[in-house]
Amino acid sequence: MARKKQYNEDEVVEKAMRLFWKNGYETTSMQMLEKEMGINKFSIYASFGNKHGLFLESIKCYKEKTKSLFDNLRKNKNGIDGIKQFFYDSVAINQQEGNHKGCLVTNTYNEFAENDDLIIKEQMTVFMDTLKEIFIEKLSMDASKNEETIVKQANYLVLAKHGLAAASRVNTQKEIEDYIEMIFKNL
Amino acid sequence: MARKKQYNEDEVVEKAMRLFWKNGYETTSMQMLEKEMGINKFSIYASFGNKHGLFLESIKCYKEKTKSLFDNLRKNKNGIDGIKQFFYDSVAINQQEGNHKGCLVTNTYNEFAENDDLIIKEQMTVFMDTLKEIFIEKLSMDASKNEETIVKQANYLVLAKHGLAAASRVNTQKEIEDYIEMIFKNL
DNA sequence: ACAAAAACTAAACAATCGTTTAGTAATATT
DNA sequence: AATATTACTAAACGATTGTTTAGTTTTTGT
Repeated sequence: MARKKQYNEDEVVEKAMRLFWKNGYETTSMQMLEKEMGINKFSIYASFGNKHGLFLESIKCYKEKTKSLFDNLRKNKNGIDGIKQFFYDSVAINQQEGNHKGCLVTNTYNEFAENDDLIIKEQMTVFMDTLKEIFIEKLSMDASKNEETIVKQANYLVLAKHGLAAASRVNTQKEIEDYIEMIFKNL
Repeated sequence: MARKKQYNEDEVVEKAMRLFWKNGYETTSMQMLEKEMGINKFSIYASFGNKHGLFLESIKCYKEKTKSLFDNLRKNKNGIDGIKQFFYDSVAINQQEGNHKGCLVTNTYNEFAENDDLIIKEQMTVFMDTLKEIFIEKLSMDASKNEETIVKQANYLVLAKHGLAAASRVNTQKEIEDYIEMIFKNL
């Protein structure tokens, strides 16, 4: 038929994802993406439609990359301790390779808070709801807790995780460890 | 000498502050500021130098506006309960007039996390350090706590406050109340 | 070998960004 | 009342934004 693509879409979208992760959506320009992805603007538009489409694919890529974190949490049979391990695993990603970008979803959540991009907001809601649901499942392993307590604690943990993601961009490893320990002290 | 200004600088900078508060720095354009402040671009530049200067004045204005919160906290003699009250007072500001903009300083902290604007970063650091210092002072009122515990709990509270500010942009009043209660349950 | 189809390069697009400037209107001092 | 000084309006600035387009190169099927 015709010519073959000289790039792999999965590879270039991961490079885009890392740039969005570091800088956010608005601050990342097509020019920067062109350079980072190593392909021409034309190719970006041919593969992803527009900047927004590329961003959505980047979020999808991020979720894929962090999927193992959630899988490990789901598999874990230690109730609250499993959640705590998930918190530590989450920040560990940031600590490797001097990475201080926090969580792409949380960053996006903050950046789009006053925006009315429904597609992005839906993505965020799904992510947060999934997290809450898993937390509820883990908390329910403790039979001594009633449902009201479980929901309250799950809400608390979702917000604590949100704060942790923001903190991991600027705070030291020690401060973050202290924070996690305090979160789980009385649960 | 010459003609008198037809606007009050304190008044227009407050309008600018509210716009930055809602939309963040990058997303707020000079065009939007012109409209919101009700004065011409020329006047903005004459009074504040440039967009960055106007933003710095906006942050100063925000700090002035929220000063009473800190004063009340400083005055309060109830130790941890005073901090808790401060948390409630902070979110109360957002709840009035359907305001879901969080905290301008926290928002800026997030937006500029990967930026290297030293002037802005210095402003953020001062704000956070002040907060931590006050928390330490309040926590120290409980003589049974050793210094290590106090520092650890102060770090925890600073991050919890950060998360709360982010949460107040999107979460419900009930979720936020539950969150605050859980934060102080662990202390 | 030829033709069709897709992928590439690079330039240009209109719109908007923050900022500046030229020209006019208003006011305080002499 | 004349003059100097400042504030105003409005248009334009160059740079950059996301996006498109024209022209060329490469590859595949006949």
